Amino acid sequence: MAKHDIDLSPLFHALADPTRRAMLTRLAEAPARVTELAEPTGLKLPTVMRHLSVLEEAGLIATSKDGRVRTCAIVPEAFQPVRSWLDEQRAIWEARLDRLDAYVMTLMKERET
Amino acid sequence: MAKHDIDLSPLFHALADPTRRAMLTRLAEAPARVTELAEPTGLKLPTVMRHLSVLEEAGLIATSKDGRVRTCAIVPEAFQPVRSWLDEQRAIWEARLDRLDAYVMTLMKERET
DNA sequence: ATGATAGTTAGTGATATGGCTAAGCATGAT
DNA sequence: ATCATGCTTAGCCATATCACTAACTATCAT
Repeated sequence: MAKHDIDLSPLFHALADPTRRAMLTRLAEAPARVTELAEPTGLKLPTVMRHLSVLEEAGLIATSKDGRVRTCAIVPEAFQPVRSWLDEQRAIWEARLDRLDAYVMTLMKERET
Repeated sequence: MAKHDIDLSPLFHALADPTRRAMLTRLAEAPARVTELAEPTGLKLPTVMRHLSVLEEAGLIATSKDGRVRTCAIVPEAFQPVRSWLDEQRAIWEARLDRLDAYVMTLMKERET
């Protein structure tokens, strides 16, 4: 449980909901206002707001209010910690596979002699 | 909400817990038995079992029982859908940035004339 | 066959999540 | 000034999550 791990949970949690992922995909296309994001979901506004707060608290989106309209935008960099974690995991088990490979090679060489 | 999206939720959910991520990291190093995985967590066995089922149901680990010992192993391919989804998101907003770039270029050219 | 070991099952409780309605509060338009 | 628009807050409910204890089962060792 490394230090950078701390904020990984809210990130993954935010991504664990299909509605929120759909919102992110929509926002990847272009920024949008709350009502606009609510429409395709069929959910009521308060529910949508909740999802948006989860996304915002995870840092995946940023919002700002102009008049009575709140505009939401994706924060692409926010995905990086997730990518990094995945890469780290891969690095670990790839290193392990390499060790295994090396071991097999040793066995084969021993057999040769 | 595409078709392949269906199993992304359990995946992300499984990854949203620090204990489970720690277990995955441990398993990335090498397979391990249940007790071995429980130890560093300080959690009771039933709790650990729960976490393991979540991981297994998400397809992130595979387990098998030999005698009274259950051995858990990571399933590296299981991470792929997550990576793919992240890549898709990135592709979408990068395409958008490109369009924006192109637009800015148009503006600049118009100014030249 | 006794007992220790390694999981497993069942059941409890506190808290979090995801949905809702109802009511409130600022704009923006007329 | 009035009314519609676009959130926002508060509060409710069902279900899910994460932790626990207690009791059970199935090996393995002696």
